[in-house]
Amino acid sequence: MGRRKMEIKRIENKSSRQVTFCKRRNGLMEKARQLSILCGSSVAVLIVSSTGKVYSSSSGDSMAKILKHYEVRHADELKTLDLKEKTRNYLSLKELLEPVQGKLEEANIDNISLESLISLEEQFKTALSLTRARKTELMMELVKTFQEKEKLLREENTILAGQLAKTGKENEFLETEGERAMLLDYNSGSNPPETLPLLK
Amino acid sequence: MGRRKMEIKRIENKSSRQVTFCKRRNGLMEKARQLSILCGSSVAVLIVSSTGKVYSSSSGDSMAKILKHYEVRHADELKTLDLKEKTRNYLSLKELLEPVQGKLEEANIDNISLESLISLEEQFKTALSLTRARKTELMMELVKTFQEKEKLLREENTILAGQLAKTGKENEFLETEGERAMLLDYNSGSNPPETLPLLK
DNA sequence: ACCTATTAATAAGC
DNA sequence: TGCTTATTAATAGGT
Repeated sequence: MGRRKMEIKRIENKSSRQVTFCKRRNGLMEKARQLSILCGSSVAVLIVSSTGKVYSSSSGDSMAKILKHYEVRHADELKTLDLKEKTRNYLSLKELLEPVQGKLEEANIDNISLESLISLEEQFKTALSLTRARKTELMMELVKTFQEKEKLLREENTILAGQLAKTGKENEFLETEGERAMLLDYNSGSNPPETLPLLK
Repeated sequence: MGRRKMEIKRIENKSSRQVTFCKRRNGLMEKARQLSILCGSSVAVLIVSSTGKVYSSSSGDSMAKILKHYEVRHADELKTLDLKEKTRNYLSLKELLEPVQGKLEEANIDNISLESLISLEEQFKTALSLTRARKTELMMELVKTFQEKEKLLREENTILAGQLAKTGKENEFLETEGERAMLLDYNSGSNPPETLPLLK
């Protein structure tokens, strides 16, 4: 849809690649917005340019909400990996313990100076403090993730239950009144279903 | 770019909304792929349909990597921890700190014996240790609870979705075949469908 | 799912 | 970066 047909492969010319990036990036986000409005859905677009700059847009719901939705859906596949990765990204236990072992051996020599021992104590205290802080941080993250997951799952649950209840009512009513066409039309306009507080 | 010009506003007709959703969803993802290839960037698209189904695509890098990029860029916005409630449920901080304050004041008197200070240190160490142990214990409990909740919610969710799908099929069938009465009896009884009361 | 009239996106040029 | 326009690409409505 330009002056000539373009193959879909990397644009080698830097400046025209930059121009195309800008145009298509805007185009993509606009398309996302339209999809969201037309179909009542939520759309998030995340773009990382080749230079590392991050562009994002979200429509329908907030970015955070959409991301959480995704994470919940892929919890089994991704979140586990993510957590593992997080652990892995830091030092391995062995790497962490090596210097400690060294220190301990050194310290085991009886005739070590008092000064050194005081310093050693401080170092250990610092290490312990850091470790504890990181532990707490990770646990808090975990708890927060779970809280958000739970919220989303409950929301989805409520929506499903509401739809189910509505469908049931519809059938019943149709049977008695025989005015199916009318109500089906009314119902198909997707006003948010009344929620049934199935779970509290 | 269709048979007629379309306003960008919610499509009220359910089935054409569904068709448009499907077409434009695919279109959006294809555009994302093209942008990624043409310009050497990474693009992630996340779509949550109005019924809660999640569609996603990523090009260039993996979804996890792109999400991480975004999260790093927005670390500030996404960080809001709330552990305050948990503290509130137990003893107030004031109540907890009073004896500590007492001890400290006592300790502040300069001419306190070395023996007492050593004992005091031990007491604080014990208290600290107990506090930490309890903290960890509570957090682990919390995580476990959440894991169980999540499992139950997922199960119920799956069941609801299944029922909804089933009901949808039945309706379609009824509509086409005009054999409503027979099946409606099965369907319309106000007793809730075979939901399992997984959560109370 | 496929078809095609029609609109929308955009490549090139400035 | 922004505007213009020839041209291609996406898609709405119909089958």
